[in-house]
This record gives sequence, C-alpha cells and structure tokens, in this order.
Amino acid sequence: MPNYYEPCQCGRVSEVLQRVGDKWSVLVIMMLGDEALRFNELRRRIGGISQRMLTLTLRTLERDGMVNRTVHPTVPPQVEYALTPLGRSLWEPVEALGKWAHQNLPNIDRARQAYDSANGVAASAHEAEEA
Amino acid sequence: MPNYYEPCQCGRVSEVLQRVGDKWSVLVIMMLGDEALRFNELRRRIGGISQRMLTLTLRTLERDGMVNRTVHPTVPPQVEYALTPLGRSLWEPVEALGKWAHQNLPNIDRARQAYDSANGVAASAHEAEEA
DNA sequence: CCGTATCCGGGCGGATACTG
DNA sequence: CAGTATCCGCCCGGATACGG
Repeated sequence: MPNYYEPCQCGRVSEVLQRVGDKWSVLVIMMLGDEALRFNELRRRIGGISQRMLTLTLRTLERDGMVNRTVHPTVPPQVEYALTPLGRSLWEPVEALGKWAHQNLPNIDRARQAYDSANGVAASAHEAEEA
Repeated sequence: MPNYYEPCQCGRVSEVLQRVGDKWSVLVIMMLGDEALRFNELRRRIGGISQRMLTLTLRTLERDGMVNRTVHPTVPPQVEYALTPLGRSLWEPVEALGKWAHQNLPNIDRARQAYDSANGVAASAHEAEEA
C-alpha cells in the first residue's frame, strides 16, 4: 500500500489539505455539521469573520461541492447553507483532527514553553532593536 | 458531548488546524512518517520548497513538539529530523485526511466543472478586461 | 438580508548572497 | 551541508461603500 502523496498527485492532495486547514473553511464545515444556517447566523456563530471572507469561503466550498446554497425568494431574501454528502464526508476526518487538536493543545503549549525557555525567549526581544 | 470548537478555545483549535493545513507542514509530517531524514534529503523529497521555508517550517514544528532535531557534530554537519510521539500522533488523523483527499479528488473536480459550467466560466474571462 | 466592488496595508514566501 | 539575513513582489483579507 504505497503512499497517497506520491509525486503525481502530491500537489493536488496538498491543495485539498490546505483548504481543510483554511481557518474559515474548517469553521464553516464544523458549524454546518448538524444544521443548515443562514448567512448572518453563520457569520454570528463563527465570529470575527468579515462579510467578504464568509462569502468567498462559501463560494469556494460550494464550487468544490461541499455545501449547498438555497435561496428562498422572499423579501428580505433568505439564503441557507448546508453540507452536501461530500461535505459531510469531509466533516468526519476534520472532526477527528479537531478532536486531536483539542486534546493536544496542552502538549503543544508545554512544548512551546520548553522550546522558548531552552532557546532564548529573549531572541524575540530583538524587536527591541533600537536604543 | 458538546463541540470541541466552543467559543473559548475555538480560536486555538482553529490555529492548530491551520498549521495542519499548512502546505509544507503537512508534507514534512507525511515525509517523516516512517523515517528520519536529513535537511536536504527532506528538501529534495518534498520538492518545490525553498530552503528558507523548510527551515521555518521545521523550526515551528520543532517548537510545537512535533519533530526532533538531532545534530551530528561531523564535518560537514549532518542534521536529522524525525517525528516525536506527539508528531506521530498527529500523523494519524492527517493520514486519514490525506486518504480522504486522495479518494475525493475526482468528486471535487466534477463538482468544480459542474459549478463552472453552470455559472459562467466566462466569468473568469473578466481578466480580459480591456478592449 | 445578502452580496459585490474597491481600496489598501501587512505578511507570506521566493530569490539571492553570505557564514560555520 | 545546514542555516541566517536581506530584499521585495504578491496576494490575503479587513474596512468601507454601495446595489438588489
């Protein structure tokens, strides 16, 4: 069973991985895990995302077949976003990764502190460059 | 069982996820999955990464406790990089994600083609802006 | 409410040159 | 071989204003 990241599609897979790692994409997928959400509701829940980025993120996810966009022709307009089967299938490994991240945050923090105290934290004091 | 991405550490988890999604970090972790590698060997295998970025990526991974850096005081110097237990534990969900990406590349491609033909591909022809 | 367009600053990351 | 330092273009992404 050879590796999935063999030279040929290594770049392509990496590309998908980047999308997964994309800050907003992941949060959107997480948020849409259970329910369909409207634009601003999604925006409120995520918090800290600009309108522009949410739009762009959703468009990309839609284009990649991860989310469905449903427009209700009411006034004012209502737009609902939900995961597609493909999106839901992605949700699972992402969830696993999220679980890992959540569990290992303390480990990472400790590793960083250890590293920073070993190598000088003072190294970051080069920001105090001028007298 | 509430969500792992509740407001409190939502940002932190997302931060870790971003690192995972980072193009080079993921490739490094994948490459180091089975064996320890030297700097330039790693660089050659990844392909397309600049010396600067490989250094930065390795430093960050080291600081986060994902990889071990071992210097053999020979001449010329030899430096070997290997996954730590923490790094190896990350490797698993990443591998799962890689598997997903590999399996679903065709689906994503088809979704994109469908999307692009539905909405005008010509939209991207706005690059031909001037007469 | 939902989305697009425009402006613009900051940082990511490649290229290059230089050390031990 | 392994790494640091510097320069610099480019694109990401926030802010803002406007349209349906």
